[in-house]
Amino acid sequence: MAARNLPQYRRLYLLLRKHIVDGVYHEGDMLPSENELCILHGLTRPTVRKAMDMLVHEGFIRRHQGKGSIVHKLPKGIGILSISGTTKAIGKDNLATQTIIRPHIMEWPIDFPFLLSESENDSGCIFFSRLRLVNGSPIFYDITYLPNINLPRFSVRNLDNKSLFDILRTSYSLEVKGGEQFIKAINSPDKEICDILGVNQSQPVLHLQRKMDTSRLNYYIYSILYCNTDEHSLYGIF
Amino acid sequence: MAARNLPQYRRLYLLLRKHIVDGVYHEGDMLPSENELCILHGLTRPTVRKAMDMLVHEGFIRRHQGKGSIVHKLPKGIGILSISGTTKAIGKDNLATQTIIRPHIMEWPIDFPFLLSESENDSGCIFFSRLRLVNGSPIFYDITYLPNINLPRFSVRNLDNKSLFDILRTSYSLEVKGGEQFIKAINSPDKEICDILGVNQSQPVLHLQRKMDTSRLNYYIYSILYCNTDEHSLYGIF
DNA sequence: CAGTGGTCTAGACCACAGT
DNA sequence: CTGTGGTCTAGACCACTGA
Repeated sequence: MAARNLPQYRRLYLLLRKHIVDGVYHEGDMLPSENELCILHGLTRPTVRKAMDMLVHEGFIRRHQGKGSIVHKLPKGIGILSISGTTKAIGKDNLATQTIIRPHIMEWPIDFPFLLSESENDSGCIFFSRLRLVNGSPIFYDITYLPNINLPRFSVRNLDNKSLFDILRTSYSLEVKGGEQFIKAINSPDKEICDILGVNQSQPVLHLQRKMDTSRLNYYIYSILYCNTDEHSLYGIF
Repeated sequence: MAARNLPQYRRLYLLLRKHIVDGVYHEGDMLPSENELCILHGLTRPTVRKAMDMLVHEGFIRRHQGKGSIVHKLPKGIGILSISGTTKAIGKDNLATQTIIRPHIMEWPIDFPFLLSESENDSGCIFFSRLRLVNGSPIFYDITYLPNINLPRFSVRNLDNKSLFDILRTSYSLEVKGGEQFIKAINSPDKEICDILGVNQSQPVLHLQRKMDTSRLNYYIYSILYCNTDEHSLYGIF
């Protein structure tokens, strides 16, 4: 299965997160105390706390001094802003991904919103776009730019209903570690994107520009997203 | 000046952040190594690392194993997606705050977007709104709802150009610890808000609904923001 | 090789909540 | 009071970088 050379704090973090997501602990439940977790997993408190720090940071639990740690709420994707429906949290099952433009190699756009390094510029990019549907309705239109450096055979891959991050991790040992993003409200991008998202041109959409760090030094992933927030909001914790 | 009973890691964090923001360290500069910081401030590595962890989380620095920690850059957008809110990312001097509706006590709105507890509901709320100007132009319209529980004489306070969080911390021992938010792109709220923000009614604005945790158990602060993202983006890291 | 950040241990004392 | 989370120490060993 997965690599077993993970740090202990990360292993515990993943385990606890899985338990929360899988419903072993429900919203409002008390987690085992830090000392209990120490004994259960043979760790010391700083290690246990580091795992729990991550859960707090991602909004899964909340700590109360003198009382304990309580499960806060349910999952989010990677990153700080993920989608959340107006009525219910979105399980993985009702999220689908369609490839709109298949991966191909091209030059970077002239008006690319991020500053590129010389080597990024010289090598061009792998470009593709995908549509994310929640419960069958299009919500995100996601345009991705990968610097065309050392990603053999990427452009022949099928990305439908697959996680880009999983493919990068498993096939290219590339881990996405975080990133930054700029968010705007804009008034209808071009007509094509309106059609794809199923919005009319007077309808406002959310516009995100993201630059993501990876485990490979100086290798960044860029993405531009358009999001129909008519029925869903973006959700984030801070 | 500020309280002196801060945890060491937080004091170091604030100091380093100030140095970065003030330009003592510039983008790309190497920070002192963790061991140097230990000696300089008389701390041990876990404490120093905790301070640096916070800087990493907020995107101020980046660590590279075997090399050192490097100042990443200052956010160019408005860092409202992170906790210290609007005052942090932008240089202090070009941000102003105007009170539009002075604090007063009222019932909660019927269509309030968050679920309220019984005691919140019963006690009503303190309501006020403020406009944030960046370089003189209105960017945020911020409507705040505080549960009217144990905040004596709040409604007579003057909030112009003051940080709400500072007032709550210093006068009421209420620390804002984090929170959650929902983000949408919407098409012109009512005309009044358009006028305040200086946008016309066909212009899209960003709409944020926030619920913030505090150090007081079960006490939450609610806020609704409208943001003109025509010239500024919201900025966040993840 | 020496220096850096990454992980981890085994304690300690404190502030706070509930009994 | 006990048990909880919040902070902190004083070490240790590792993996990685660059000279």
